[in-house]
Amino acid sequence: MYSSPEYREFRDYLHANGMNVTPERMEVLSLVLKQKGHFRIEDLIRNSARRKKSISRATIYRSLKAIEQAGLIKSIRSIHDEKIFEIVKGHHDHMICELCGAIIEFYDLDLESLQDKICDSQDFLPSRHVMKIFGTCSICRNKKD
Amino acid sequence: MYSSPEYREFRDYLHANGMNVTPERMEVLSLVLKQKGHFRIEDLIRNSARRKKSISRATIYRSLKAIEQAGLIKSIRSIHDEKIFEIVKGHHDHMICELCGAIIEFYDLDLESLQDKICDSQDFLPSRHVMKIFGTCSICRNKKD
DNA sequence: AGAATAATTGAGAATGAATCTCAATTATTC
DNA sequence: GAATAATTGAGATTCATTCTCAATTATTCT
Ligand SMILES: [Mn+2]
Ligand SMILES: [Mn+2]
Ligand SMILES: [Zn+2]
Ligand SMILES: [Zn+2]
Repeated sequence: MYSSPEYREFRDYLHANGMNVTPERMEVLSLVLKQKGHFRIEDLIRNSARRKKSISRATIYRSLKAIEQAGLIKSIRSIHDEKIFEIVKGHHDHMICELCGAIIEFYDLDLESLQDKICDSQDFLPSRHVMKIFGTCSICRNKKD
Repeated sequence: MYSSPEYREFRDYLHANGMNVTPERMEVLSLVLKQKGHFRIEDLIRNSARRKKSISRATIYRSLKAIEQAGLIKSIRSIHDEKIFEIVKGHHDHMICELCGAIIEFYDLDLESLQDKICDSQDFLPSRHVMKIFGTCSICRNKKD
């Protein structure tokens, strides 16, 4: 149980920060890894609630924060300014459809290096970035006919 | 009074949306235009409170939303995930220093057109975007010596 | 103008996400 | 296995934002 690289990484993070590896923390990570795509905290809480031994809201919040700090998930905001999480895979950016709410992930190397170049020109040392393009997705565009 | 282009634009928006031009709404816009750089709603509420006729919290929230929808201001999130507003000048993006919180505005035409190109390749019709680069600003970099 | 109608405001209540408190539980150290 | 430290859960609390609704103000109609 709990042997995939994500669990190992999380354990490492916990150890490195003098925190204990507890069943609750591992269980929250497990709930997270079961999610597909983007998810809300409430989803996790609901999923946890319908289990034999449910985990408290407070602990889910606390564990999620640790998992985020461990770099395994990150948060973005939906069109409705709702906080949603996603599992950190490779870095990517987002297109968000204002009509249907769809989130399209993309990664463009030219874009990434152009950003570095811009930062360089301002003597700014970048560590990470967030880029969201809002608009209308291909599906919604075609619906409008 | 209330004759600069921003007020005119706001009046137009209100008319176009069947909303009345009220002293309160104009006063909130006036408070907004007095702000320099980025500001929080609480700043406006505090500023309004220390006036002869103060405007209620509810009305400030409601008017701000209208001003935002009129396209005169927009909201971003600080490093601490605080909601802050800024007056919409020309479009620009942000570098945000993780050490001192400084917000550096920039605009890069190559970046903008590259984004359009990427959207095009996905058949996505962009309307606006948000791009924030986090990292260390030039001042903080030099302090570290 | 003046009545009738519609929109707006303000004060406080309500909501909802996120955090905090602290006693009880569980893990770690000695 | 006692002593100590960390964690958890339940509910209270906080804080931003929204809502409610009676009172006020603006707009429309005759
Ligand atoms: Mn994503
Ligand atoms: Mn700005
Ligand atoms: Zn869509
Ligand atoms: Zn700085």
